[in-house]
Amino acid sequence: MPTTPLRKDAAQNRDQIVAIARALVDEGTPLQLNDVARRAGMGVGTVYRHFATPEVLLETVATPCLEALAAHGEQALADPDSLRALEGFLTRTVEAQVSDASLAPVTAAAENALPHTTALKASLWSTGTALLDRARAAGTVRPDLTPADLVPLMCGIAYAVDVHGGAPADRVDTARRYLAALLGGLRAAPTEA
Amino acid sequence: MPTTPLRKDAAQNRDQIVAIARALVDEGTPLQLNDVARRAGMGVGTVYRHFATPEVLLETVATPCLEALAAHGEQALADPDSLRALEGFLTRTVEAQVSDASLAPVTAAAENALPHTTALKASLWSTGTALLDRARAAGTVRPDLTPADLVPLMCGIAYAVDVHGGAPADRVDTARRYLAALLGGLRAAPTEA
Amino acid sequence: MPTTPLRKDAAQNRDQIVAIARALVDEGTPLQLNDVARRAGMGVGTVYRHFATPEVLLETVATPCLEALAAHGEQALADPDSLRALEGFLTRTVEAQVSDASLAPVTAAAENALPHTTALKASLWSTGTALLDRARAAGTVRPDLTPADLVPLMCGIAYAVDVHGGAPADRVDTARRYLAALLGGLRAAPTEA
Amino acid sequence: MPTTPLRKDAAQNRDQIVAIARALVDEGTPLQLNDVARRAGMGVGTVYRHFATPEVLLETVATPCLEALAAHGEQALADPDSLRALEGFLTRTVEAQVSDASLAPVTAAAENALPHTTALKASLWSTGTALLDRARAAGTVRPDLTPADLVPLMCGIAYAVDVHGGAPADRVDTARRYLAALLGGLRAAPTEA
DNA sequence: CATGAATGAGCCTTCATTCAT
DNA sequence: AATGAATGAAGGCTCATTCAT
Repeated sequence: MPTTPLRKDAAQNRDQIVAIARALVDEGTPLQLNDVARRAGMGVGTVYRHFATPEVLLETVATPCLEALAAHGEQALADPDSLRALEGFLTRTVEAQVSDASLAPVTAAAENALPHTTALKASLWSTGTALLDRARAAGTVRPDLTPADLVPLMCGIAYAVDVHGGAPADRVDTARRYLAALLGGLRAAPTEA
Repeated sequence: MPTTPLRKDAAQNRDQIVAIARALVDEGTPLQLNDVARRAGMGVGTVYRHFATPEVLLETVATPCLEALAAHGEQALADPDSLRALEGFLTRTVEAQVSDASLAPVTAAAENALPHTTALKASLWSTGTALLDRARAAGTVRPDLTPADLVPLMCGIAYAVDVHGGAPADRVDTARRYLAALLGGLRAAPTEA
Repeated sequence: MPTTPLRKDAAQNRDQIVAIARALVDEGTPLQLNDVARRAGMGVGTVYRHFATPEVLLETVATPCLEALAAHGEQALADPDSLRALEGFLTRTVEAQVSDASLAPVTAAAENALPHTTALKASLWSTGTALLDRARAAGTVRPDLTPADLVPLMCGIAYAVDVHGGAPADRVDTARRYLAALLGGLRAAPTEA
Repeated sequence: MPTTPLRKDAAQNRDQIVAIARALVDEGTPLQLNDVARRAGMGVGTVYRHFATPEVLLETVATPCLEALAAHGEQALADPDSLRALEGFLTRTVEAQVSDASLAPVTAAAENALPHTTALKASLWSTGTALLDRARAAGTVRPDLTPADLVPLMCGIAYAVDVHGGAPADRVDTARRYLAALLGGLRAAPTEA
């Protein structure tokens, strides 16, 4: 740990800020540090001290979910069925994106505010790459997709779910349907017989 | 013609406003009426007179492209090959979306500022519905996709292309690749044997 | 008539403008020449040609009522009962003020836009002065009121009615009550016995 | 004290804003927050922080005077002479109105921006009602006036003084004269004999 | 004469960020 | 460390008036 551990009260403040930010993200309110401070009953300065920009705060909010995805990715690599592993990974990814509003902007952003976010995204990227390469080697996925396409396509599906609209409760279903379409193709299998 | 044709000078102003707005859209700058006025060397009031809100201006900018899409859709309905017709329509749609930044927000918006936009979107919707229904009836597309999914999926692909980034010149190629993936499925055709 | 009579169509326009302005005044909408023009289906320039400022238009709207008041004032001077004459005049005045929204601003204004308005107000002023002087000479009104107080007091009553609020239908009644209070005094006659 | 006391510097700013607003009111300039900020040499945001709307600022400016009136009203209720009490209260009220330009708009407004203003106006209202009721019970005021007429009549007198015009120094005298006319009646007391 | 497009000053308001306390 | 007041650029919009057509 290169940084001095926070004083207990500072840590409490930090946690509360993140909790408030999480709540704001969940209700779709844009993250404004002034707003966070007011709801947290703190001065703006305190919030700025902990989170220099809204992006830092947002990435902090997104971190646990990104970590969980990364961890799952690691496990997926152990699955001997390469296609199932890839699909499972992608499924988890889109489910997370449509369930947690903090993910989409963080995932889609070209630049990250936190090194940790960079590391997590790199981990996800390399996991995806490995899963895709394995599946391609097994001949189970089309060859014209590259690792650089995985993130965009997952973000695209999440965005499609947003455009589709509808009840929040249906978002995961819609996302699964869209991913299934992408995986299986819109075209019906010509002659399953 | 229910509306009086504009005076020549007014029409010139109007055209110039639209041209500037088009340029702003192309360079990714958000449309702000004050900004448009400044760049056009006009008073704000002039811009407001012609376009009461940024949405009206944006939809005006998008209109020609939407009209072209709608026109093409009409023709696609005449194609006897229902799958080819649908795919051609979708291809045109995503190509347009990634080539013209005015389309994505207009397409994704739930509310329209111009009745004409509403009509065009309705036309595109019904064309898409007809094409999809025909293809489904022919058994050439998977049955779990509904007309309400077409717009979201096309928007999703366009968004995926944005996330992918890269040179503007490659956007159409990427879009085609993503659409191909969606149409054919990420999974390799199983009957390669 | 020093001015050339208007061409017939111009006169029609003028009349229509005044009619619209009257309607706007009656519904409490502030007189905006642009607004008048739009409602009249004319160009703004036309309205400006006829009425250079909102004040000119407003005074034009108020003119008939002012003329009627002035005419009544002339007759009141013929009444041998000086107190009754004065009270009748004041009554008519406040009734007019609370019934016609164009009067209050014109009456209260220090400057007039139209010479005709100036003349009418002068006429009312001199009538009021004459009536007041007669009544004072008869000892029927308190001596500390001057002619310069009549207009302010009538405007004050009209304003009091505005502040009182309530249904438009009650405005005249309220005005009469307030004038009665002013005329008779808030204090009860000490010993009517 | 439910609210945290302001920091010293903030309190100074606040006071300066109020002082400037007071000066603007006194010179008849409409209160515009940007204008206040410019004159105060502060950022607009500072003014908005302290006074969210011009109404809030205006009511703040008017508050001391309203409080003084309310306090006086309390004392007037103790006067055993019901008529003298009422007249004293009304006299103070109109004197205040014509001396302080912030009062008229606040008094006449149907809605208040500050709860404190609401409370003060309610206090004045109930004091006025009590004084009027007492005087009516004593038979010393005409019975057709209701408590709801007091505010309008006082506002009307203040407005009459405005219409009368003249030197600011004469405003209080004019107001007293008008109130005297209202109290005593324009008509000369008949039984002077 | 009529038209109505153009003007642009002017007002309102928000918000990300800094810094004195 | 915490506070929260201050900042002021930035954007939005309206409307009275002018003047080219």
